[in-house]
Amino acid sequence: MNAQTALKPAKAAPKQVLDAAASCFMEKGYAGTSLDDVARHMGATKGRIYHYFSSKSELLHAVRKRAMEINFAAITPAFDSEEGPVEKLRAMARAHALNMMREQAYQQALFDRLNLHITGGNRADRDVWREEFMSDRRAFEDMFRAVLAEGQASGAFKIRTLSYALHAVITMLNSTISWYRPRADEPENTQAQIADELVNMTLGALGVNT
Amino acid sequence: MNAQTALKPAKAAPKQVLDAAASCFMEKGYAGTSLDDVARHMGATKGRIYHYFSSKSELLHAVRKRAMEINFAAITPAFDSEEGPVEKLRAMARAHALNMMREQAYQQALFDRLNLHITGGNRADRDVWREEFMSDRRAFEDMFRAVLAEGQASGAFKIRTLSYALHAVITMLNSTISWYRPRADEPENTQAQIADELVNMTLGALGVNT
Amino acid sequence: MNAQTALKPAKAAPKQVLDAAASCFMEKGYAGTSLDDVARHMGATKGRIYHYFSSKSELLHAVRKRAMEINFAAITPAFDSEEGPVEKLRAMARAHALNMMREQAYQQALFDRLNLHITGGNRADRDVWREEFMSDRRAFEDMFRAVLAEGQASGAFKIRTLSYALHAVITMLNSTISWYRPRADEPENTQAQIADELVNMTLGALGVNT
Amino acid sequence: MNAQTALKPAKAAPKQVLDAAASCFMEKGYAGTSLDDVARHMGATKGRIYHYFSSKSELLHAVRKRAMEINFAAITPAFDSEEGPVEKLRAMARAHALNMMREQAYQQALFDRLNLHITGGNRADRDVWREEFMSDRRAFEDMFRAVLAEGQASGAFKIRTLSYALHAVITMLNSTISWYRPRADEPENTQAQIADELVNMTLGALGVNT
DNA sequence: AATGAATGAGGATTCATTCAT
DNA sequence: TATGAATGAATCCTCATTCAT
Repeated sequence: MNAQTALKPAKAAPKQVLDAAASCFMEKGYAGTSLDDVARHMGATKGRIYHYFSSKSELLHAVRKRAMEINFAAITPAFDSEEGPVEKLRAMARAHALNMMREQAYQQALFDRLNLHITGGNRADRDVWREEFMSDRRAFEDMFRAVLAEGQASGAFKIRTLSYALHAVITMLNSTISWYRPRADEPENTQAQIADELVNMTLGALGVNT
Repeated sequence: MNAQTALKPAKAAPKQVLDAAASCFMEKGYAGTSLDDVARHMGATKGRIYHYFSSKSELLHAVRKRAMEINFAAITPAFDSEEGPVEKLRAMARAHALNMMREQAYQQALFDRLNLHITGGNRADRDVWREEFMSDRRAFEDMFRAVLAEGQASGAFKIRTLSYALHAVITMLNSTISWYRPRADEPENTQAQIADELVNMTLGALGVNT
Repeated sequence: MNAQTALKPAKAAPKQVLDAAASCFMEKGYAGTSLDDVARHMGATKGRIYHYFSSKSELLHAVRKRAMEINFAAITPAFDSEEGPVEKLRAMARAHALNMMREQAYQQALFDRLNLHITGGNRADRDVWREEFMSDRRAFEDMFRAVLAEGQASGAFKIRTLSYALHAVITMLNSTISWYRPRADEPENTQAQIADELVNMTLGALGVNT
Repeated sequence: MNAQTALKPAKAAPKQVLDAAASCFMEKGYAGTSLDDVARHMGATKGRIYHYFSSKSELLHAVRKRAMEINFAAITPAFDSEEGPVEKLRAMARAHALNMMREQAYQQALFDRLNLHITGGNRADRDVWREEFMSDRRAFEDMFRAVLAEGQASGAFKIRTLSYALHAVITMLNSTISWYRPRADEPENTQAQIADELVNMTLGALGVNT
């Protein structure tokens, strides 16, 4: 109908469902969200959801897939830059930290007891979803892992066990999920400031003095 | 924390229920766990649960309460020591990190979308529980906050915004919840080693070179 | 039966729908078949069905109507012949038995808990359909009844209670519906042989030695 | 509580559910019956059903199992007798024909598009159920098959293809399912008379003149 | 003539909770 | 102290049907 619809005709309706789902999952968790909740959030009925997604699990899967896409999109530019490991990590970390604060709904779905909730659909679907998800996550982590490894090799980072450091870095950057919520009345640069401090602490954890 | 708790850490039967519940909540999340699951885990029926806890929410509340007790017990000795902020934080952090790996079941319950699941019981109960839980958590965080503040004042820690640093520290120490699972065949000192590295990175994040 | 039916046995599109419906009803029963199933069977969507039939019930009704037409067409030539009751019954029975094996899809719809499934549409429609169906069936049975009565009168058949014999004869001839399924690799005359044996047993049941 | 319950304590409640289910399945078919229907039939709620049967399919399976038990019980005495094939078949046939009229509810479930409705439960359950059912049915048919074979060998029966004759015999004896319904005002010996005539026709179909 | 989107009613299933024992 | 039976509300999902195009 409108320009937006015209530009992404195939995506408008499903995206509306995805957004509503992500939002509800954030508020109440996956298991605590009923499809009626999601439908109500859109001002529609369950039928609309089932028209696009054949089960609650598939909906979760789609939300997670999109969340991963968002995450990759956020850090890829920095990852592709020509910087050295310290500056590259700083840029990636900053982008990721900001991304976590901006796209909370999708990110929460990504971290909501993820391993467990894939119960619907048939066994084959579940396995495919899980595999796809694990593989995406591994690919994402590998981007950080590569930079950490490069900095470890060059002596820029002080890292004892790479995988522990990787987990620590990512956990720290993700941490806002559990304690930060955007507020209408906060200063404009709040998110930037939080991101900067998290990034500095992250680098500090790797032995980089700033 | 109080005398009663310390002296009678819960009779056998209720503790069996709590353990079973914590274990199930860890595996499937609170919302994904049915009371039948918990009962089956004990080799009993739901009646046993209802004999000691009057609702599912209350059970969750009890599991969380016990988790908090465990957490306080873990860091209190270090907190009460006479060390300076750096060594005191190191000791507390190490104790907490180890605690997170040893008591996963109870800790997972503590972090499972905590704010949301308190739906049963009457309004008054809910408010009491939430208040009690928030207050416990604040008290726990305050122990870390005090040490951070002391180190910030003395110049031992480089901290810009105290609350951000506090969140970062605790998140990092909690992080094993999401990625570490004890394995029968791992070297005996695995948990100690992980704890040590996490503590070092934590101190590094606060500008302490090690 | 009437000229219209004989001359325009249904246009192509509606017949395609009917065939698909009959096939699905055979496979999964009426209640177990969704209109999506039928549509998928045609490689189309539900709209096509609704274009020709205004409800699922009406579709069933149409399938049954066509099944009855097929049945009448099968036995009418033999019925109209000048033979005596034994030979006439033999010819009708053989034709009907063969017909049941050849047109299984439509025949199954006819015998699928027929009385029950007429739920859609308005009351008037339902009553009309039921009445029409019962009347068709009675007319069909009456053709057999007439021959049995003639043979009973002439002493050619040993029949105690006519209606019981009628039910027995028709049930026996219909029986292949429950146990016979055409197979690609069966000898060409399999159906003919089954029909012959069923007919002989039917006549035997009426006291005709063959 | 009462004597009946005391005598069959483990069975009373489940049997009530089974009877209600059989009755509903007869009236509306399996797919057309909702568990609410069954519950209402008992003056209870669905919970009662699920307390004893874990799915609708399992309920159907249980009804069928019981129906087969009834069928075996009906013909076994005659089968175990010392009679020759003609008299043995006559006795078995009579018992089975009467059984079909007396236990319509359970028998209908047995013949209601049986192959199709096993959709619930997991694949393993389904396969077990189907296998168990097919095996029971085969065992039941084999009892008739043995008598037919004996009579065929001795020349007492004129049978061309044994399996066709077997199907015909059983179909004929089952036929009352489709056309007979007990009525309060029918003469007392109606069922006996129908059974006798069906048996005579069955024997006639096998070339035995009576 | 046909499609895709959307709805709403109904149906299978789960589960916290109550109760008699 | 604990159990088994039963309930009813909630939840996932299906499907006949309508409608705009």
